[in-house]
Amino acid sequence: MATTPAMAAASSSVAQAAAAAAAAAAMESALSQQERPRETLAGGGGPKSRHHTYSRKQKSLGLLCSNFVALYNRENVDPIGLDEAARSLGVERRRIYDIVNVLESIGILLRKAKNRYTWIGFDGIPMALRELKDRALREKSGLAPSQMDRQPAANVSDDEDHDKLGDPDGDTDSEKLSQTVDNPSDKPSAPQCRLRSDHRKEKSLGLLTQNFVKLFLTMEVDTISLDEASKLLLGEGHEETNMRTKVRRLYDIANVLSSLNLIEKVHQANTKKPAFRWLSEAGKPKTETGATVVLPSSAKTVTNKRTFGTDLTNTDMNRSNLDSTIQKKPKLVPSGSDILNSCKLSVQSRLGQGSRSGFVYGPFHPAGARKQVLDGANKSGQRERSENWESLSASFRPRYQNQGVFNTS
DNA sequence: GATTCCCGCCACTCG
DNA sequence: CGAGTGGCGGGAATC
Repeated sequence: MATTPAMAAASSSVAQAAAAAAAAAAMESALSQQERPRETLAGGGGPKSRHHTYSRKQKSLGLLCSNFVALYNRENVDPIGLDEAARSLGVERRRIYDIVNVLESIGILLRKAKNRYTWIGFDGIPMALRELKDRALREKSGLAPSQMDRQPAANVSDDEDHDKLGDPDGDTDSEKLSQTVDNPSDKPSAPQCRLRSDHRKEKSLGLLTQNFVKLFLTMEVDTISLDEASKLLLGEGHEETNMRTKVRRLYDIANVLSSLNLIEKVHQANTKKPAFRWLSEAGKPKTETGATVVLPSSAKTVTNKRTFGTDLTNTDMNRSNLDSTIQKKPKLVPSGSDILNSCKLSVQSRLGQGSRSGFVYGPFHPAGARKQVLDGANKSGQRERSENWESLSASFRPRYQNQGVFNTS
């Protein structure tokens, strides 16, 4: 009961809350594990009013992401073990995969080996984004077909639906990689870069994240609803089920990107539909660093209603029962290479390899791209944001002003 | 009633 | 073949 339910939300001390959360998470790591088996769900006794303990928000991916960042975003944290992370954050391993996958797709993390990730930090974002945009533009103009613009009613897109078992001799991936499976054409020695495992990869959260981001980077509109996004990414005609699934994933992604302040939920002026808007870039997590994002406390404006990094850790209590047995021993085996890696490597190397992770970009608004004074009013020049990182990575110096998130004692 | 999205089963992959 | 990964979609919490 140490964790008070929401409430912290919307508070001005978003920063500390998150920090505390992370700290708490780390501390009660063990606790959370056993705390779980609580009679969470409707047990049977009474109506359905026992939810005074279970809160969906406390377990959101966004929050988890915030905590994850708070936990690792510091000087040098080196290898991040999934088990360790899961334990520290008090969640199941499965959830860590979700976080890690999207973080990796935007350059914050780098997968080293099985169970092993390296923290790159927020300064890995600009580059990752630039690369993404390049690729996006490249495939948009000529070369890569990118069926993003035409939709032959049939299904030429992402999902291959039925060919699950019909696989002709195991070499099915010809042109089905509609969405371009990450692959920066610049690979001197790399024969065939895709394996049959591409199927899976095609639908991976990571790839989806990148494609989702590409949408923002290339498109002229600045807000996209998940619904539209899913259509664009999928190609028009579709089984409704496919769409639904896609959208579910997009929600997941949007939540973590939101927690990183890369995007923000808004409500489209005309249609009241909720949508997401790209914020400059390299946002900083909503965690500590009160210096940067100074939300006018109450000011919530019409934009997002959810705020991450506010509540405490997402630990314990499931809504159902079942406890996960998280206690496998990692093997730590050096893994082979993989296309994705090579890409990341380039990013990394370009970063100067070191990539001091302690940086936190300010709410920078290089060209007045974004001012976060009054959310409601701002919305002015964000049209040329597309070129931001360019200059940003070149001239913009990330101001380091992160006074020890919260120090682990 | 609609939207958001957590949970965890279980198919794939990889070592 | 077992362990690590992670797609996927049911269905509950929220809006």
